[in-house]
Amino acid sequence: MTMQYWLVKSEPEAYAWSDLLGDRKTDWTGVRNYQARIHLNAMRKGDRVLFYESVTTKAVVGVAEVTKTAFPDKTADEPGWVAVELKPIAPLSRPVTLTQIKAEPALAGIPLLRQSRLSVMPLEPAAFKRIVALGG
DNA sequence: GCCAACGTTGGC
DNA sequence: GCCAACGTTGGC
Repeated sequence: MTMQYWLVKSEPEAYAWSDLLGDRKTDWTGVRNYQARIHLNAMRKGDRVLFYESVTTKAVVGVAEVTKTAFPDKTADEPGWVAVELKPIAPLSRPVTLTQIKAEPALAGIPLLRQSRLSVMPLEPAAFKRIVALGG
């Protein structure tokens, strides 16, 4: 399968991009939403993942990579929830803010804008590349 | 199966 | 701090 593109959200107070840089890799645990879980299960090794910091930062701040496909989330009380492993590839030179994303006609349809509460979402290759370009 | 109540997320 | 959006829960 060709490479797929994703975006994950995190409140930086809970887990920031800087934490991922410090950890070198992390288990992306804590997802408790069925739609987000479908996306986690669809991730493949090598897929690219934009890291969006919500609430305080409100910007895409880095690019990560899927290093392990879905496995049981040890932090879950009930079976069925899954995590993946992510590692950082590179920060964006300039964070791409939510304001910038909203201002881009080519990005008008992305789930980040349409489904504000979804924490794991797919991105079309063009949308992913556009955001990375804005951050370069 | 419907829907009101409630809890959480996340932008402003 | 407020509130809109929206997912979940539980009574009927």
